[in-house]
Amino acid sequence: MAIKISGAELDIMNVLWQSGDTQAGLAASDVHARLANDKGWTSRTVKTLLARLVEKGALTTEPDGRRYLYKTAISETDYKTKAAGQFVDRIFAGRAAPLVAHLADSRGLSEADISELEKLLGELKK
Amino acid sequence: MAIKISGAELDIMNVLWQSGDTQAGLAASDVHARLANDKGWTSRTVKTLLARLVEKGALTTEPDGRRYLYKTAISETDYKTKAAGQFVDRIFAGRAAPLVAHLADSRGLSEADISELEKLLGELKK
DNA sequence: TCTTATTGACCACAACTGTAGTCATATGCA
DNA sequence: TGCATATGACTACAGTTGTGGTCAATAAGA
Repeated sequence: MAIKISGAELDIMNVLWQSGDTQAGLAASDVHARLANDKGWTSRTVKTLLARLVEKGALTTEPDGRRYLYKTAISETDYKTKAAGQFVDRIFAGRAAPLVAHLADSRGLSEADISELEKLLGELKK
Repeated sequence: MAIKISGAELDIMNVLWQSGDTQAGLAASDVHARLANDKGWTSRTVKTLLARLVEKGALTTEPDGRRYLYKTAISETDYKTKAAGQFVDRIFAGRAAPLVAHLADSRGLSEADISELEKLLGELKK
């Protein structure tokens, strides 16, 4: 039921989620261009990943002349919320605090993170 | 360099980490017994996973008569810290706060979690 | 002592992943 | 108008993962 998105596929999804303002969707070449720096993928690799995501139902396509425009079919928030839940269940037995403690330990939290967390806790306590 | 531990393998590691008090290590049958409820695995599945973990260097074995006793070779804290870091990098672009917000949103944090997080934040601010 | 259960070694196998190649078609520039 | 290029469809292929079977040796109980 929950769509499984693998690591490489998630990189693709992130590109599409982040360009959500582009209402029309992105072509495969656009996605490829935005990933060209970080990942060394060829355009074919990108296309394979796009095809797999369409097959899984994570993306939809819309013909645009000779090519497709890809748009996300699942919500970023939904997906990430579920992923976060599964992750803490798996690694930290469902407890959020140890997760944050580990993060704080290994990399330090930014000022912004800390104040954001404080605000969040304030709201949760209400 | 970092040892990759898959989902099912992690379940095995958790058993061994949690019984860390048992200095001698656990036999395959012990591990199987402790997972029998949650997972429906056969003993062979457990043994395959143990063998893979040994091969990867995540576990060490010690002969105990006709069988092996398995012990963890990597630290739970190290592993989980790295895993948490990779996870937030991948899903939340390295930011802890959105992660916690998502968790809070989807499942609610326990009282214990909240107060633990508060304490943690207090320390971080010093 | 003979049988049965346990254990490790080795093997199987399909689905998923990362990473791409080939091919035919469509298309835009020279 | 013809050729280089972009694009989608299909194919490939090895490594990982989940899940478990076979087999031979051995240990332990009847």
